[in-house]
Amino acid sequence: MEQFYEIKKIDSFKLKHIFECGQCFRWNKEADGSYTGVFKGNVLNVKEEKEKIKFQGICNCNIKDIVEDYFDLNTNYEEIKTKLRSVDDFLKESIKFGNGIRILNQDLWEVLISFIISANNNIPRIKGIIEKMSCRYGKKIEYLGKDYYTFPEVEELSKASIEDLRQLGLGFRDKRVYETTKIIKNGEVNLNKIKQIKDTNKVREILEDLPGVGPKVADCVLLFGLKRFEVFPIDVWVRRVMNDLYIKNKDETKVNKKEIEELAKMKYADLAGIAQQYLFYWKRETA
DNA sequence: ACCCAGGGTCGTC
DNA sequence: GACGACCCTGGG
Repeated sequence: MEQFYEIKKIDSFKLKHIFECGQCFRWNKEADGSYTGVFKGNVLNVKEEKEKIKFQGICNCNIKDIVEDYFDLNTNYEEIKTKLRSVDDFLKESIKFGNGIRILNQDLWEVLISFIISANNNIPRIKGIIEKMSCRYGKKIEYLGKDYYTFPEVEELSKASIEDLRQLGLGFRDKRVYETTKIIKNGEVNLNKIKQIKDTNKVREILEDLPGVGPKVADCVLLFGLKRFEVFPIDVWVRRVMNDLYIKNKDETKVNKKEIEELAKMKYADLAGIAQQYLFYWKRETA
């Protein structure tokens, strides 16, 4: 059954910023400027109006609870931005540019597989692969005459062979997704249990043991799947922006990762992950 | 047509 | 610890 919900418009909530800052892959823009996405078994359309943000869709429980949780409405982003703006003028500028960014409360399993797929890949292709994977192995949900597909559960995805995955366009990541799925399915790694582990470094170690999960993917899983805001994923864009702003090496590919890590920790502290999102979005959109 | 880069990871030296 | 290889696709 279709449900509706709306909230008053707030400064730290802009659809473009939230869905195009690189944290998620399953939201698409509609002709009217609204976005439709599938997450945690729900199909949702979100529209920004003059004074309101309107949510509507097919939800598996109360839409208000789902929206509050997924969009993290109980986290005070004004407070976070105030802290980060005081770091330096670069952060100030990037926050001005992406002031509506929020870190979503995504499904850990989906984040894990999505970011394994992201390795040495580009965003349009990543989105395409995840969409095909969902069509093939997820559950169908009909909404306003269109078919949507949930991201496959562990059980569903484990039905895919390496060859099946290759057919979907995963390329050399087929084996990585296959092996990691197997490890999660047989319980060797329990995603619900790692949520309970407080020590972020301990969790990172466990994640990095999974095929296809290196330092970058592990950090993205920590930030986007486990909301560890102190984690600072370093990809080509972040390396680029950190070099441009602070390090100023002639060859950005030669910049020492440790140097970036220490810089981020020193400047952004426990909000490094959120700072990373403002910087990533700023650099990518203005490149 | 051709080349290159893309939210890196892995195996090898 | 430093390379190079790696599927595939969109953009120059």
